[in-house]
Amino acid sequence: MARDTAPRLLRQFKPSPDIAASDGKVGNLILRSLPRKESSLLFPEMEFVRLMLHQVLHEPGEVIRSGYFLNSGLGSLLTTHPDGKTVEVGLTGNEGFIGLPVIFGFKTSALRVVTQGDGTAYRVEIGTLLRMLPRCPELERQLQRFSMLLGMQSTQLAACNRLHDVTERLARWLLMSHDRIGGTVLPLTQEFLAQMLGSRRASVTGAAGILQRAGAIEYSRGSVGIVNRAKLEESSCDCYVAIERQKKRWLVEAN
Amino acid sequence: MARDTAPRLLRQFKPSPDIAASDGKVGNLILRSLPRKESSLLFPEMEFVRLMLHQVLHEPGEVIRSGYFLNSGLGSLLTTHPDGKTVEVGLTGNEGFIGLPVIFGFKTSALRVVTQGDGTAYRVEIGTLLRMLPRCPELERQLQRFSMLLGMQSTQLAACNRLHDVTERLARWLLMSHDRIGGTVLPLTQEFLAQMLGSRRASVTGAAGILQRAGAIEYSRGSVGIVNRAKLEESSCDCYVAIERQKKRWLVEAN
DNA sequence: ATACATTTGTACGCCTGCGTACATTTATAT
DNA sequence: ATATAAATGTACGCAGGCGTACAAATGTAT
Repeated sequence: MARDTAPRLLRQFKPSPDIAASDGKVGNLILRSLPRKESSLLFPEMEFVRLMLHQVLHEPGEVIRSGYFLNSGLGSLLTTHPDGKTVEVGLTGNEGFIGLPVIFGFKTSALRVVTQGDGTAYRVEIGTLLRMLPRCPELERQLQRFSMLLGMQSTQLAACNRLHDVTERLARWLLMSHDRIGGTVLPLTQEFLAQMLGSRRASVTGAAGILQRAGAIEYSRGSVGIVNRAKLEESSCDCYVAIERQKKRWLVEAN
Repeated sequence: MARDTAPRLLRQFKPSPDIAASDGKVGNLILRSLPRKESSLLFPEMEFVRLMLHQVLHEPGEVIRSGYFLNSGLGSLLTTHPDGKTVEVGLTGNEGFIGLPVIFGFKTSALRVVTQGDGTAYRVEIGTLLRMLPRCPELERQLQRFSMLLGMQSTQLAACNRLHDVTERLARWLLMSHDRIGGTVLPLTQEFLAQMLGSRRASVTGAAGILQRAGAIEYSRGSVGIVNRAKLEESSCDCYVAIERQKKRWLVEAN
């Protein structure tokens, strides 16, 4: 099976605290939106951590010990299958939180969560978070709203997986990632993309070739450069804009 | 396009109240689990309604005016596309609630919600529900938990749509529906199923033929009989059990 | 009873993506 | 510098599903 070599990509690391790194800049949008009352309660309890490429934050079936507010980089939510196949069913960057099930009283993760691109996050132990929540109503509301947004996203991805071909989905994926990762060069192997898209690595090669010939991206061993976002949007299915549109609409409604 | 005739199936009806019908039996599991305190607040504000086949409860982009606690029958959550294609991205029966976005402060639906099979529900106006929620903490918790379960379901469907063929998905769909509809005969046309599965009607014909020859179902003009559930489970992909397993696990954890 | 609409069966050519395999290129370690 | 590992390009046959079309069967209305 083509996926036999794949799992090596997804190594398990322990995020390590970085004492000197918390240089005052909070990238996470949920944290930034909190009233001073709540953030002053919260921040002393959190740990600033550096996340590396392909770190596994949560594993399906395992107890969720920490939650993560991403400042930069992104996290992919994946379903896993016995034969090693994976499919990305959700994606979040600094707009969200990783560890949602605990907010609703559940203890284990249903999905694998993998980081993509180096980044930083505020990590919080679940016990601590649950103790804080009753005193942080705005945080709770934000987390709940985000869970709905993420749910909407995955319904759109469900449809996307059904209706659109590899090239369209690859373009959509690159757009979503580009939005969440600073810079125009994304560190990506085709094997990794295949795991995100739930396709063969060889199919990704083909799709990447099409996007490259269209002048949208530039591919070279382990990194993708976005050279023309407009063309990338042309090559993508509507799912990208559908998600963005709905997100905006709801965020307006909620105020 | 093959779907040109399809929308006729999804007629818009207004659910009509049925005064004499509320014969004391509450089928909805969320409502049944509520403490007397909350249900006595809630029930006077709700209306018992009869739902007919293929009623459209919510339409994407439209303001959600009423929420529904299903007692029987089921509701399908569908993404819609400009060309008329639809894909089911969620499914709920008497275990859930229809109208989740409003719980989190959003006003419009992102999805089309269609009933399948005759059934009944308790309908509540959104304004009323939102006024009740602060006084019904258990209801709020239940609704939030259900939204997470539904989210998990749609992530599984996202993967399912990517990895499994029509026959497996049809079998999965029938199992999920069978769980939620009383009786072994489901009123279904192949055209309707095609809209659920996001496939051609002709593909459904083929898949239904396979399941029929396997002795799992019996198909005849507009209705499917489940004649052998075990065989149906054999023909289905793991997604059915994956969803059920995770649901059970989480429900245990949450107590 | 007859006409009409709906539902189902079936067929055709086509294209995408799968599983698999192997060669080639590029980076990394010794 | 050389060996090893990782990443990419490419090829092959094959299966599933698509779009489309039309005929047959089965309800429903007049």
